[in-house]
Amino acid sequence: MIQADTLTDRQRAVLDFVQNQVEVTGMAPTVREIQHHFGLRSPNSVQQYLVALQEKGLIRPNHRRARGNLPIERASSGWTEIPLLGAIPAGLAVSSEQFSMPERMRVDLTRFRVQDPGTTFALKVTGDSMMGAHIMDGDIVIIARREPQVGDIVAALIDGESTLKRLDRDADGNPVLKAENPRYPTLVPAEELTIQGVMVGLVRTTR
Amino acid sequence: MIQADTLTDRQRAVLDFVQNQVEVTGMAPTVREIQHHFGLRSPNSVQQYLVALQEKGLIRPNHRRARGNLPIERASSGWTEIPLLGAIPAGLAVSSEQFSMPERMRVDLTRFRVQDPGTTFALKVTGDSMMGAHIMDGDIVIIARREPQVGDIVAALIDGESTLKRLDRDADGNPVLKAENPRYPTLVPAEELTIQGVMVGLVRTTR
DNA sequence: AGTTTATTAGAACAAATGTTCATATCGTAA
DNA sequence: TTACGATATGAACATTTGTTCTAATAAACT
Repeated sequence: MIQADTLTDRQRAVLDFVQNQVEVTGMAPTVREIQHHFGLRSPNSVQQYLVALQEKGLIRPNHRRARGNLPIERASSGWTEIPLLGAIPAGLAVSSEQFSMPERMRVDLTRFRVQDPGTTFALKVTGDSMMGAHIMDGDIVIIARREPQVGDIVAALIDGESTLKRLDRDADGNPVLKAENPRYPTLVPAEELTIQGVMVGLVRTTR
Repeated sequence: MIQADTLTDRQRAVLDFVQNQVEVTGMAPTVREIQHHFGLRSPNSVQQYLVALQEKGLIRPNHRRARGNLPIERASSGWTEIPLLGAIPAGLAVSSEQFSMPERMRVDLTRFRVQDPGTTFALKVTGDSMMGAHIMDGDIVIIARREPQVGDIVAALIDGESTLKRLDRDADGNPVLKAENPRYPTLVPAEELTIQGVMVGLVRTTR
């Protein structure tokens, strides 16, 4: 990916310091904080390391923002907070502003191969309609907004209520929603079928 | 811990925005960035929310530092890296040093109510012997070192090989290991029963 | 009625901060 | 030698940013 071997000792030292400060304080250091740490007498001495590290793609180019010298590694970290919903509100519109104040949970989205954290959310499963797919009551399902394929497990909006179903097609090729439990019927959407997202992962906590 | 219920809607909205910005950009927002996000026309409008949040211990008091309004929650984050094992090596001894160089995965251990990250590990499930407990092939199971109870799902060492089983007792009160799949036999340990840990959680990635 | 609290606004200041220009030293490569 | 890159200094500038003071409005509370 990035060959850090082309760094000079000094450049590496600066990068290490920046990374460490982010780790410890939660903030990237200012130019002058770096300056003082290395006992330099001009902020410009630091500036040159920063442009070098930026050119080598190790530090985020963040023009004129205070404490903007973040190591890129951090930028591409998979950690994200996503809303955790008991039940998806009708109408949806995952505008992130819409949700008044849902609980949030933290996940490593890279694990679930999700690229767009903004439209991803978690859904707490209630009921046993998906038991056949080994999804239990109380499980938390990670839902991503993407084009559903036949066979995907999807969060679908039916009669204003959101449920988890497997997307399938009937003999005529029309989309139907199958509950993975023989005690529940397969649903044929009467009018419209609103699919809110596709399941990409699951998190279970043993009680 | 912290009673966030004493927050006004507006204060909570500000806190949410700050937390979200930290999560997304890696930097806490400046006063004016918050100001513009909420469409306020004076930085002082924001300032009052910040002092309120600081007094309530929700934001780090960071006098006069640019982007110093970090949520305190960040300091005590529950993120941990634990080893992810394909199969637990015989003999075990979860000394964390023993494993040559296992893959690692990141989890929010607080979610699984684990207090000791050092002795916690993840185990990739192979086979369908626990299908009845809705644990599928490919699932990753979080295992904590704790005293197993009857009914717990445990990682057990049998004949030098590690498998996932449910701990149960037979008619005589002796511990037995039950596979949650009728096609697999219940195991009565001949000599000794080594239980490596108790399942506290599960993470599944949909392929 | 008076009082408090939450909210917003406007103006202004001082400090913090990123950036640029000119200059100098040292070691190495051409 | 000359040229160049890495390293360092000093001065200066333009924003950005945190902070403070004063003031106004609306809602809730006493």
